[in-house]
Amino acid sequence: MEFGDHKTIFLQIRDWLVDQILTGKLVPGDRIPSVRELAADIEVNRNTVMRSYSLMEQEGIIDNRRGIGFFVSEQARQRLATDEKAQFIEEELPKIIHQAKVLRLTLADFQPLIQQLHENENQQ
Amino acid sequence: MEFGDHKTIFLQIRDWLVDQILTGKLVPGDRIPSVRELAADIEVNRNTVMRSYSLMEQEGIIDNRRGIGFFVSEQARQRLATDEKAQFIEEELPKIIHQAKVLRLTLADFQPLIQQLHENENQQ
DNA sequence: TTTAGTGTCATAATACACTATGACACTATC
DNA sequence: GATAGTGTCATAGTGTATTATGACACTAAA
Repeated sequence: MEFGDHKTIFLQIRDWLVDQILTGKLVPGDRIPSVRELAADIEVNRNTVMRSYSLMEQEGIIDNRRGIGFFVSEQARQRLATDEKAQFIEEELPKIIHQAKVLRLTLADFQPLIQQLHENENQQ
Repeated sequence: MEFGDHKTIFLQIRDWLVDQILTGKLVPGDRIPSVRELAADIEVNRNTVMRSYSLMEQEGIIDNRRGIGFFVSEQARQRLATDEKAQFIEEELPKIIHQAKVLRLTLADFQPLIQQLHENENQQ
């Protein structure tokens, strides 16, 4: 896992885990790395990981069992699939459209994306 | 001008001015607001605006004339049109494609963007 | 019951973005 | 020359993300 300097670390950790859930690498019921373990792995402080987990627990995508650890919640994937998509379309897409306009981007520039969209359609 | 909490203020100021240049609201030779004036306008500290201007000067998109102010450089628009586009395609687009994949987004979801791209083509 | 592994909380220290403010050199204009 | 407007630099203070570290309650397993 790599960190960018544009976004705060604890949010990047959250995004990284959300990604694992959305791609199915983590499924409901799976245990995620302990606070200390992940902190050591990615060379970050315990408290920073704890902050990510607290946020995700509050979002209802992971559950905590006292003395044991954190687990992907049952509703996690469906909840994320809905919320993250809505957020993307409402907040990210408008920015992308604006960028496409001012930078005069073409269909050719977006060819890789369009191809991905076609693949998505075929996989339904 | 509004500030988001996701990005640092001095970079948002830079983005806002870059946008004005790319859309032609500011053209080469135009004087941009003085450090003090813009700071007062958007209710931000002088030093923060100064930091944005210093960055943009270093990027070669604005020039300084001692005791007078900052002006949009001659190469600004062309330089931005090239660099910002390259940066978008190399850094932003891959993230968008990845999001489209994990969120299983469809062509319908991206319809507004595709329409914008068609408008761009027709305007060439 | 002991041990090791969990989350959790509290404290202090560091780094950095941002603010507040004053001072100075430069330029144009009256 | 005086004045007002430029950028520029320096200093100090605030807020917050992150680090470092210790301590405690809980749980599972030896």
